[in-house]
Amino acid sequence: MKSSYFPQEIEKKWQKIWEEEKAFKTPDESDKPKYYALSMFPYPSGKLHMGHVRNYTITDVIARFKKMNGYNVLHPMGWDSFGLPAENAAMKHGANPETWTDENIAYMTKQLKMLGLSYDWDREVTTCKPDYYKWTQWLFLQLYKKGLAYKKEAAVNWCEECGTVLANEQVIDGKCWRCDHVVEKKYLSQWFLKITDYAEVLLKDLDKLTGWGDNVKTMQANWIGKSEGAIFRFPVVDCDEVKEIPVYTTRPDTVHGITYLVVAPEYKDIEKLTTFENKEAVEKYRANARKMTEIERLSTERIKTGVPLGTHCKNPFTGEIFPLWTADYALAEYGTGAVMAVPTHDERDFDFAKKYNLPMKVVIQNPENPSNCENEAYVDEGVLINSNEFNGMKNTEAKKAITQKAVDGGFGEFKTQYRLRDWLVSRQRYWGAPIPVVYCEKCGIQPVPEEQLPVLLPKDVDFSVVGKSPITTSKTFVETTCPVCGGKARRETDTMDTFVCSSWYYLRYSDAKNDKMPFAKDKVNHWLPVDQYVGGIEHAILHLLYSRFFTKALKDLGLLDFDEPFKNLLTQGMVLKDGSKMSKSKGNTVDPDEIFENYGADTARLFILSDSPPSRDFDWSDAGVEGCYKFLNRVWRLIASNAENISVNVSTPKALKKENDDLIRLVHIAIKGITNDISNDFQFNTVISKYRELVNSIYDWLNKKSSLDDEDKSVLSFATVTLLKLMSPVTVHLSEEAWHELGGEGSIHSQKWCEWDENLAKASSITLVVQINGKLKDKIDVDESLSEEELKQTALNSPKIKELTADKTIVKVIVVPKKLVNIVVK
RNA sequence: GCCCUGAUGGCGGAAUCGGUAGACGCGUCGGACUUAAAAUCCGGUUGGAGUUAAAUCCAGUGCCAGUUCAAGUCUGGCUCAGGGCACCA
Repeated sequence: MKSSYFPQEIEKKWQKIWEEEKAFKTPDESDKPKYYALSMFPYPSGKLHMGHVRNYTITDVIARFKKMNGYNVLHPMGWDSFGLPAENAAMKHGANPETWTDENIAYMTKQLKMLGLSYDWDREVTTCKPDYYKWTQWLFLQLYKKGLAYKKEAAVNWCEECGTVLANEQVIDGKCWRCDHVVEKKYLSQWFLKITDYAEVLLKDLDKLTGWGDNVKTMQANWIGKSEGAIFRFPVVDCDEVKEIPVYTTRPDTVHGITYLVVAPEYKDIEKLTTFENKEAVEKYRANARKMTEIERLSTERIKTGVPLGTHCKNPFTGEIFPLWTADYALAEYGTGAVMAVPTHDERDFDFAKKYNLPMKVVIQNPENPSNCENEAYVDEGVLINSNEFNGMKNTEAKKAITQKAVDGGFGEFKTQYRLRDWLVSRQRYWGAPIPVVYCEKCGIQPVPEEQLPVLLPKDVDFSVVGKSPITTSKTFVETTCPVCGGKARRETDTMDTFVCSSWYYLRYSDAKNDKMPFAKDKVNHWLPVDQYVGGIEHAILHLLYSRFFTKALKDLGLLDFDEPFKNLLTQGMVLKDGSKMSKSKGNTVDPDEIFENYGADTARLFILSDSPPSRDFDWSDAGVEGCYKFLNRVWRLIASNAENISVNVSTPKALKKENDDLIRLVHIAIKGITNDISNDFQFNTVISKYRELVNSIYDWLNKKSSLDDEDKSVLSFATVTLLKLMSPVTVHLSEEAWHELGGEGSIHSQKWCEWDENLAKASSITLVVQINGKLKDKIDVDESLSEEELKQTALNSPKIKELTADKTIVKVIVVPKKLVNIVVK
């Protein structure tokens, strides 16, 4: 065995062997229980960054640990490879998005292999390849047939410069991320997925996700935004065309305090509700609201504006007549697009009423300070006044009673409302999965027949066009025939949001090569749900919510039998440098290639796990990397300089000598501690500190020996070989190389995980802690077999304790067996 | 404004049930080896008082109260930081 540690050499050697032997191939059939470990797959942006390294190392260690513990582990990898950067790169360099993407995948694959990750590469999925997006399109068609995919006119983020819709993530401070042009609202006919049908079950099933952090679950719950309230219908008194206006409210108890009613500028009946005299002002206001950019909307936040429509409504509860206004603080997309305004008990209505001098009427009284609501709205609980038969009722009770009156009177009902909106999946972009639909002049919207899938991305496109999607420049793509009548038809040129592709990739890994179906039902049911999912918190809502929706929808389609995709979720923290997020603009990035080259992958793996628990942010430091590299050198020297005295037989030896017994105990303590730390929330930082403790203990033990007899050699073998096995999920190459140098058979990664003996996993004697009034005063080494009474006497007889308690009265003595004695004195 | 998460030495962090606060590492200081350096090895390192050195004592886990024989850990009230949502009626 070489006396020095040359990571670059041994890492290359083992990576080659593992690849040739397909060492990490996962069979579908096995008599072992299954375990599915998954990292969120990357976008092939060009190079791995440290966030990837952290993510994949965490999952890899979990996968290897589970494998050594007797599981048949599925640990796959793939590419979320559709998306804007490829298309932008193509436009900029005149290249093709496909070429750009393929090159990036090739480079990043090489990097992943250099990290020594245990992927089953035979299951690799790439979302931009036809053998994958064929099934994305197929799934879209199934959703369409079920009524879960539909087309409607909607307000979207529009960049005039690029001539295309942008995703919300692509709007930065109200501007287009690419050309810096101001983004505006535009009304376009777009494809949506009906995620709102699943709002209730998506919310309710969060309770089932006991393996998810509360932070993620709360974010999803807030996003879904369930609220309980009522719909009231207000008759319009002076408009022939519109009979009534429905309003959603969570405060039915304040209904007697309405003094006006607001509709959104985009409200569907607004033109009909506007009188001739008010037409000009309303039109002007609406045009202005339409033109308003994100920036202006943000900057005018809370300064409310509006104009009256000139028409009026009647309050069915009071008979009062009040005016109708339009104001942009009413949102067209939420509730009914109309709001009943109660200035006295709603802050927004209060601001608006103050500004336009609208009347106010108090209907809820603050029990402690009967407020007249002159300076602010009273929004807390109280007792109803000015509310006819409901006077004196507590407002919490009145909510139900008042809604019930509306139900009985036929002008309202109970209503549960969600904030969640349907998912807009259309993109006016080339580099995405084409939406498999055609438009026929006679037959209208027609889905592409399944046997014609995939709808391939065309090659004859001009990427230099400005103001429209490059895909529209392909004649061969756009012009087609109707699958029903055979007549002339136009193909849908919108492609799907990449989040659609990533909403089902984890299912495809169970049956990645299937060319008849997206996945076979028995395989997907066998492997799923994912036992451990690992990824960044930035996906807390989007990807994780969409995937949950897909799983539930696909279950309802009969394609699978489970209703949640990810049993346990670990959201890893960010990788920081000098306290701030690594970014190119700050110039504080660390290139993984340089780390591999200078220190090797094992050092990188060890370091990225060492300093912080996985869920917390991790501050990268060059000194820390250096420290880990030194530690691996120290481990290497320990093995190499004693190799002739070490054999790979790892059963616990019999020790006659005290110091040998002590070392054996320390090894068992390490096995127990490390196993528990991994099992309990993957606390790899403490796992690594335990590696170091064990190495320190072995060196201490060696330093006291001038020569080694047979017993010593077997104890040393046990300690060092156990160390290698415990380290093998993390330092994958070093452990494998040392294992083989010591004469180990097969791969160390196929060995059984170490077991500990509970009787040996503790010190041979215990330290009794003696406190006086809860403060530490003495420590005494005692035999663990002592009874409580004996412990008490030992403590009281300690010379030090005797001295300290000499002039005091002992009130009470508390004995915690095998641990401590607390003497309470006065 | 609302919601979530967090706060422990110079730094990252450790501390199953309430039971020795600061494991392990980084940094730093001192020593050994060396002509010298690197590498390596050994030792100190929460603050303060004390001593030639020690012993020893006091304070200490963001702040203020409380429960308890005993609180980093439990309860109530704050402060600050990070993240998310934000006119959702």
